[in-house]
Parts: sequence; C-alpha cells; structure tokens
Amino acid sequence: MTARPLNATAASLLGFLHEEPMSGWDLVATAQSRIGDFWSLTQSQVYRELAAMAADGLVEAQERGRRDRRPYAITDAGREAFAEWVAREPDPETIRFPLLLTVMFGRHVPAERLAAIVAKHRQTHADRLATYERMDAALPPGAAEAEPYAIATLRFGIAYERAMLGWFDALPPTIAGPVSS
Amino acid sequence: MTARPLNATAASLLGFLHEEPMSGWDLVATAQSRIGDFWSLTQSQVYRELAAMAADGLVEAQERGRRDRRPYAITDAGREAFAEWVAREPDPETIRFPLLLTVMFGRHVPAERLAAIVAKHRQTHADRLATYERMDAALPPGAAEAEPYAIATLRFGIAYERAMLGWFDALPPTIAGPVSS
DNA sequence: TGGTACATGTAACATGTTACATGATTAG
DNA sequence: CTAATCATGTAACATGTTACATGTACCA
Repeated sequence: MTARPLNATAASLLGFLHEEPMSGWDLVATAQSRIGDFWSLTQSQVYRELAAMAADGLVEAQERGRRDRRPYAITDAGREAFAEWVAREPDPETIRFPLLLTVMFGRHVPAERLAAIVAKHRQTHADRLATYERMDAALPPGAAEAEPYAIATLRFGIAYERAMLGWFDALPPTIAGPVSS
Repeated sequence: MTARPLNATAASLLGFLHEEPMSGWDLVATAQSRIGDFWSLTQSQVYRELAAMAADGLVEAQERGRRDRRPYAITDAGREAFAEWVAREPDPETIRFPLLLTVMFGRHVPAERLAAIVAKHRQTHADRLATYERMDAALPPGAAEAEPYAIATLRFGIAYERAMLGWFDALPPTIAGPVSS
C-alpha cells in the first residue's frame, strides 16, 4: 500500500490494464507488441511488477481461469497512480547502440569485418522499416482520428528507421567498405 | 584472471585505454564526451569495471599521481580481450523512450499538458541538433579522412535528431496541440 | 582560509537478463 | 498418448542509479 513511485514499466502495465483485466502472460504479449519497439520488458519483470503492484494495492488478482491464468484488474488506487505518472514530465530517452561503439572503435576492427557488420545491421533496419511502412500503409481510413496515439508511435518508428538507413548510406567507404552498387 | 566475457561498458574503457593510461575520473569524462550520446555510463560503474578488469588482469593500476589519482594502463591481455570483443557482432540497440509511452497513453493525459510535454521535448531535441550541427560545421578540413569513425557517430546524432524533429513536426494537433505557427 | 573542482571509492537499491522448474491444456 | 503451447513463478546474476563519505589541491 505504500506510495512507492511508479516506474515506467509498471506504469505501462497499468496503462494496458485500463482496457481490461489481463494476466502476466497477456501483458507481456501486449506490451511487446504495442510498446516493445521503444520500451522493452521481459516476462520476469512483468511478474515481478505485478506482484509489487498487488502488494501496493494498485492491481488486484482475480480468480484463476483456464490453464491457471491469473488475471489482474487495476484498482482505483492504480488508476490514480497511473494518472499521476502519465502526466509527469517523462525522463529523457536513453539510446544504447552497441553498433556505434563498434564504429567508434572501428580502427581496431579489420576493414572487411567492419563492413560486414555494418551491412548486416543496415539490412536489419531496412527490414524493420519495411515492416513499419507496411503497417502504416495498411491502416484503415479514419485511423488517424480514431487512434492518433498508436499511430504517432508507429510514425516514430518509421522516422527513426529512415534516419538509420540514411545514415548507413552516407557512411564513408572506410567504414561501409568499397561501394558495392 | 578468469575469462569472463567483456561487457560493452568495460570494453569501451579498454578502447579508450589504448590511447593512454587514464584514471577512473578521466575515463568518465572521456566516455561521456565521446560515446555518452549513445552509451551512457556513470562514475560508479567505471570504478566497478576498472576494479573487475584489474582483477581479471585486463588493466593494471599504476602509481598514484597528483590528488591521489590512480591511472590504469591496458595490458596485453586487455588488448586481446578488446580485439575479440570489438570484432564481434554488436547486440541490437535498445531504445527506451519514455516520451513515447506518454504519447502512447496520451488519451489519459489532459490535452494541454500533453502538448506542453511534447513542446518541451521538441525543444530539447532542437537544441541538441543545433549543437551537433555546430560541431559538424566546425570540423577542420581533412577531418573526414583523419577520423572517420568519430565523425560517423556525430553524423548519427545529426541523423537521429533531424528525424526526431521531423517526427515532432508531423504530430497531429490532438497530440501537439493547436497549430501555433 | 575557505570554497570549489578534482578524485576515489562504497553502499544500497532498482532494474534488466537468463535460465530453470513446474504444471495445465490442447491438438494431432 | 505425447508433443507443443500456454502460463506462472523463482533464482541467480548483471547492470545501472543515487547517495554518500572521504580526502587532495588549487585559487581567490
């Protein structure tokens, strides 16, 4: 019941629980598909946060259902804590980009190896961009009005991945290898 | 001395120690200024990793200098461990972007509050972009050949921040508020 | 001589990751 | 009946954060 400050992961779970009671399993799947691209979390974490939030009275375990699933419902205290959290100034983003370390220390990497690494990552980003663009193209008409928030996050992904590709394509041959086109 | 696998933070310290022996203090400053934009670390962590790497024989503490500073030098084992690490496939990046959570759950945020948050973050990114662009413009001629790696990471920052601004400017009024221009 | 910047280090805790153990239900 | 999938949970550990305690040297 103590008023420990919410962390972003726990708060997100509360966010999803506004829609309907869900089990840990459901929450993992929901979170990974809806915010996974900019807020990763694991199963362990979800069960941990649910247990902590239950202890704090922010969620309530419901009857076990099929296959032992244990849905949690958000409580009034949970709604209140979430409302407070979501209106707060969000922390600045953190980007941890190991590839950039490889590039930064590129002079210690054999040239072909570096080029291969870069090429592989470029491909990953190209694939992701294609996925996002397909999702964007598949949006039904009227979606922009109906769910502007989810669309904005999708557009973030598109903007980000396009920027990545632009960056890859502007890398000098020292890093990306001899021009292959 | 055990061959525990290097983590990216420790490896980066080794990367910088290739240039010259440095103390924990120096390493914090160096890392924050040279990789801080895509790989954050704290003082605590640096001292912890240095102690661990010293125990593993990857670095060696030197004589204490002025003001009790204790420089560390990389060892041959350290160079070897680094070379192996840096040529490995880097892990995918992780982005943790709390603002996107705020946006995703935007329907729970009062409209003016959401717009204010978004505007403030836009400004932060605009400032950062301006800084990066100033740095880029200030590069001496020939820098592209002399230090392509550091420049590539700077260009990453520019590409990223431009994408962010583009994204902010394309947000619908529901999120960014009534057009102010 | 007192404040500020330099410098090291520890402690306590929060968060994130990986691996495992266990059991329920369903599909073939 | 059995393999696959659904589902919960714990344990152990790695990493990241915040706060504090201590001491050194410079400079106004």
